[in-house]
Amino acid sequence: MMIQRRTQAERREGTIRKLLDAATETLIDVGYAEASVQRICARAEVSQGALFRHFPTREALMVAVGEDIGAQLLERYRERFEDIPRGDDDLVHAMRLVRDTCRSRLNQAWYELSMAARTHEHLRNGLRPVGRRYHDDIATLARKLLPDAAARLGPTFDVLVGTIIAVFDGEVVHRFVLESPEEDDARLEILTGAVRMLARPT
Amino acid sequence: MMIQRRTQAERREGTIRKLLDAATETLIDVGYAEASVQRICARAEVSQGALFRHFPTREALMVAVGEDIGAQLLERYRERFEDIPRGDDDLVHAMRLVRDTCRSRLNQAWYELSMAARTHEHLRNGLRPVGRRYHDDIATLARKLLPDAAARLGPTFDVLVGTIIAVFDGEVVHRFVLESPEEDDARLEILTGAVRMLARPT
DNA sequence: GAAGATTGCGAGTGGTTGCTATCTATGTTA
DNA sequence: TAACATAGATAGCAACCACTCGCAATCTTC
Repeated sequence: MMIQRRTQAERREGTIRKLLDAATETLIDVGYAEASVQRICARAEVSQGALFRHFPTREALMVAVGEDIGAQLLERYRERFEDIPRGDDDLVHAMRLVRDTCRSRLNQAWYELSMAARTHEHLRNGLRPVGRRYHDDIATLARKLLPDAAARLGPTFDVLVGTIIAVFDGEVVHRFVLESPEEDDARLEILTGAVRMLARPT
Repeated sequence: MMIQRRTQAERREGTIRKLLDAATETLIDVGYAEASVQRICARAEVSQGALFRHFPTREALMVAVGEDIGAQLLERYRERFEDIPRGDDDLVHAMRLVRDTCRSRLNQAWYELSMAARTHEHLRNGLRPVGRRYHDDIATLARKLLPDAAARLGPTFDVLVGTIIAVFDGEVVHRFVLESPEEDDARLEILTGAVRMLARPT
C-alpha cells in the first residue's frame, strides 16, 4: 500500500522529526531516565529499528533533542523579544518573558537533559556547544532589545542577563519540590527594581 | 560469630544510617535513576532484604534521604554561619557560603531528588515538608546573621535570601552543561553589590 | 535458658532496559 | 526494468530492575 511518493530525504527527515518531537514530549512527561526508546518510539509511531537506523545510541538521540530544543527556545525568545513594545517598561516585559520561558514546557525537557548531563559524560559533551550557543545568542538578543542599558553596562550586561536567567532557573528547580507564588512575584519585583537601578546611569 | 553486643535499636539505626549514607553517595555518583537498590545495598554492605525491611519502597528510602540531606545541609549552614566574623564584609562571607553550599557534594544529591520529584509524585509529596522546613530555617538563620539588614527590609529580606539561593542553584544547573568561572565570579560581585545597595538605608 | 519478636540474608519473581540481527519495503540509479 | 542503496519492522538478547519470601541470626522477655 503506497500512501504517497516521497524522496528518501523526506522520509528520513520525517521520521527524525517525529522522533525528536516524541522524545521531547516524553522527556517532559516522564523525565530522562524513564524516556526509554520503547516509549519514545511508541509515541512517534515508529519502530525501534527505525530509531537506531538514525541514531547510534539513545544518548545520541538525546543530544539531538538538546540541539533541537535549544533552537526552539531561542526562536521563542527571538519572536517574543521582537513583540515587546519599546518604552519605559520594556525591562518589565523582558523579565516576564525570561520567567515564562524558564517555566515553559520546552524548558522542562532542557532541565532533564542538563541534570542527566551531570552524570552522563557523552550527553554533557554533546550538550556543551548547544549550551554555549544558546547562552551567547540570548545575550546578543538582549543587547538588541535593551541597547541603552547594554551600552552603559558594557560586559557587565551579559553577566546581568545570565544572572536573571539563573534566578528563574533556580526558582523553577525549587518549584519542583515546593511552590510559593507570592514569594516568586515579590522576587520578580525586587529583581526588576534592582536591575533598573543597576542599568540606570549613576 | 558474635562481633559485638548491640541492642535491636542500635542494629536498626546502624543499618538505616549505612543505607542513608550509601544512598546519598550513590545519588551523587550516578544520579537518581541509576541509584538502584542493588547498588545502594552493595555500597552499604547490606542485603536488599535488609533495605526493604526498613523502607517499604525505593521511593520511601529516597524521601528519607531527602530529610537526612536537608538536616545535614542546614547543620552545615548553621556551623559556618556562626563562624563568619561580624563586620563590614559579613555579607561577602555569607554570599560565598551560600555559593559554596550550593556547589557542595551534598547539594548535588538534593538536586537529583528535586529533579526526580518533578515526575515522581510520591517523592514530591514526601520532599515538600522537608523543602519548606529547609527554606524557613535558612531564612531564620540569615536573619540572625544579618539582623540590621533584616530589620530594615522586613519581609523583603526573606525574598532576598531566597533569590540569592535561587541564583546559585540556577548557576549550578547551568554548570552541569557549561562552566564559565569568570562569569560566575563577576556575577558574585555584581550580586553582592546589588544586595548591599538594597540592604543599606535609602 | 526457652519462647517470641525483630532484623538480616539471598535466591527467585515477572517485567523492562538498550541494542542487534534479519528481513521486507521503498526509493534511486543504470 | 534490473541492480543497488536506504529506510523501517520485527523478534530476540543478556542484563538489570524493584520487590517478595522463607529462613537464619540476633536480641528481648519471661
